[in-house]
Amino acid sequence: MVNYKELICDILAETLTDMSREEIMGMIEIPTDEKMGDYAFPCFKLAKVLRKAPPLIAKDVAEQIKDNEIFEKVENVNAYVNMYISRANFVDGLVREVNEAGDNFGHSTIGEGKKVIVEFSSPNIAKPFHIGHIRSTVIGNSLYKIYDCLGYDTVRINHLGDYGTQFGKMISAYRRWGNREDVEREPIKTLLSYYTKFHEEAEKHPELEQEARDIFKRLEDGEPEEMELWQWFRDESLKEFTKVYKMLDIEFDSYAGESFYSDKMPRILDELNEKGLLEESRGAQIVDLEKYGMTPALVTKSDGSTLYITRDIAAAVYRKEHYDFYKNIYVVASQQNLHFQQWFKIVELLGYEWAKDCVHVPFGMVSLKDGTMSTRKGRVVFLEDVLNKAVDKTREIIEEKGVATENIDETAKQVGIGAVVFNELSNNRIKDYVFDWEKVLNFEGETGPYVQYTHARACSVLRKAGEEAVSKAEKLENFDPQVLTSDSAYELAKLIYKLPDVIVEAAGKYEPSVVTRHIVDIAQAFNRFYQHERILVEDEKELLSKLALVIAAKTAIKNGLALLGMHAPEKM
RNA sequence: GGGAGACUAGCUCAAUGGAUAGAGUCGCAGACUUCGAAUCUGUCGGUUGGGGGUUCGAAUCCCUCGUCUCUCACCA
Repeated sequence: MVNYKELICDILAETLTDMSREEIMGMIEIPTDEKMGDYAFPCFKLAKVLRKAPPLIAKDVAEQIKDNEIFEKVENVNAYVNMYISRANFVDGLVREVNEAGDNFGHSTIGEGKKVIVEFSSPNIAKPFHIGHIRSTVIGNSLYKIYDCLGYDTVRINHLGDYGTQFGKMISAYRRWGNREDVEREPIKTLLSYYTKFHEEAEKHPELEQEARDIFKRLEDGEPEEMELWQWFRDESLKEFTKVYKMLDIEFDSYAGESFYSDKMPRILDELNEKGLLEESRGAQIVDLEKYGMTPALVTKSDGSTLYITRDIAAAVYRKEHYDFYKNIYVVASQQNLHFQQWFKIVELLGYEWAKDCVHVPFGMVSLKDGTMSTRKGRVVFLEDVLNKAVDKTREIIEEKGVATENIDETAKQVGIGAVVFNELSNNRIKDYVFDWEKVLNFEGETGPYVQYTHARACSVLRKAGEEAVSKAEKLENFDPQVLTSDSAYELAKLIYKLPDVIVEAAGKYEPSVVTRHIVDIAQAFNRFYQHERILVEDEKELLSKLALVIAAKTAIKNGLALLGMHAPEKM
């Protein structure tokens, strides 16, 4: 497929000899209104060099390039050169490209041979998977899909929160008030109740906190009794998490959590020591980062046990040596901005040049109407409940509509869970938001079900057209792009054309919502096309040409949804 | 108090320094005997938190003030 922007750049470069290709490329833009053309070139900046009024320059430029065959029309409006691409050629190229690429449309090889690690989800063991955890899980999974489709070699790591003082608390609580049968019957809920009780008691008896720290120290030292309990809690918790991951259709390449690095930390402490980065302060060991405008980083506690930051450094060093990553991405809440800045700086100070390849991808908080979510206070919305509710509602709608589907359960799952996932990926990551049942369960407008519905609608048209016609359309038999030059067909084609660039942009910004919004645009354009033009017409040339565009749209939507971790059912 | 981020239509959100700031939702008015109405069409809706500045041009860059969120030593 022709890269129109580059082509236009070449054409402009012939007339604008004073400017570099890069400069021209940076100035070519897509007008806000399609009535003003497909591409535009503002001439304000040329005024000084050419010593001429911008509108006059625009007029000259328009005059000089207007005869090029890729344009249907070139005109100047004030200081703008507005370029209208020849629609038939454009649509022809686009449809051929998409239909040939099929499921690979949007994919590329720009990442070939480069390894990208995405660390995401990373729930804390023995705590329920709540609506706050969905962000890292879903954003991370989508980033993995995006990098994967760009040809990068990807590794998904679930950095389980399976270590730390919290386990001291848990073990202490279990010994005081727990029993084995309850845990086995309902692990997470039971363990959580111990954890909650521990915090209640600790308020009255602060010495419990110290006891928890002591127990964690014993765990870190490998005392068998604590190790055994810890392992048991971990196994039970993982079983529960796996249930949720199955629902979301998410997998990991590694579950190496914090505990995995427990034996890799002494080395880091040694290195820090050798480089003279360690300082003792109030019995603890710190790295002073004042020079870099940050507060000191606590590396070991006064009892010698390690902290989160130490484990993250050890993990990064391990990952570099084990995977030799090109990029090491952490999808972790923005609450931890300082934490990441601190340890990225420490890794740099240790002399590791790859510190620059570590990326923190932060995201905003989820809160509830009555305040911040708090596991300790029991103020939570469980992710499993949200997913189940969405699936139930979807099933009701499907049954109500009576659209025949072979497998209602599976479709309800794909659409219901897809709705939650899509909702999660539709805004910029950094925004905080308040969880709202109504919003998650709304299936109209810019939602996942809307996009999936559009896909199903396209599939429905293709079914009605019949296998023979579809097969001909796929082979582009009797294909005539002139049929597809109406505004609605052309707008649809333009948006499909843009998808590959959008995917690259999403990867560069670590921002799946760019893809989400774009596939909404494609779906809207398809629905408009569908509304304005009859697809199943008598004339074979017209029919097959339109079917070819429908196939392209369907492919683009399906591939786009896949990047969000969503399915595209053919009936719903 | 220091640091970071957010602030755009009633609500939820878009907008590589460019043209008349766009969608969805809500409200109102329409379109199913026709390819799926989880759809489409129209309409209402704005001092882009306030104030300065830079620029031919600012929601976007700089300064300042305000509101909210997160964060700042033994949790993760």
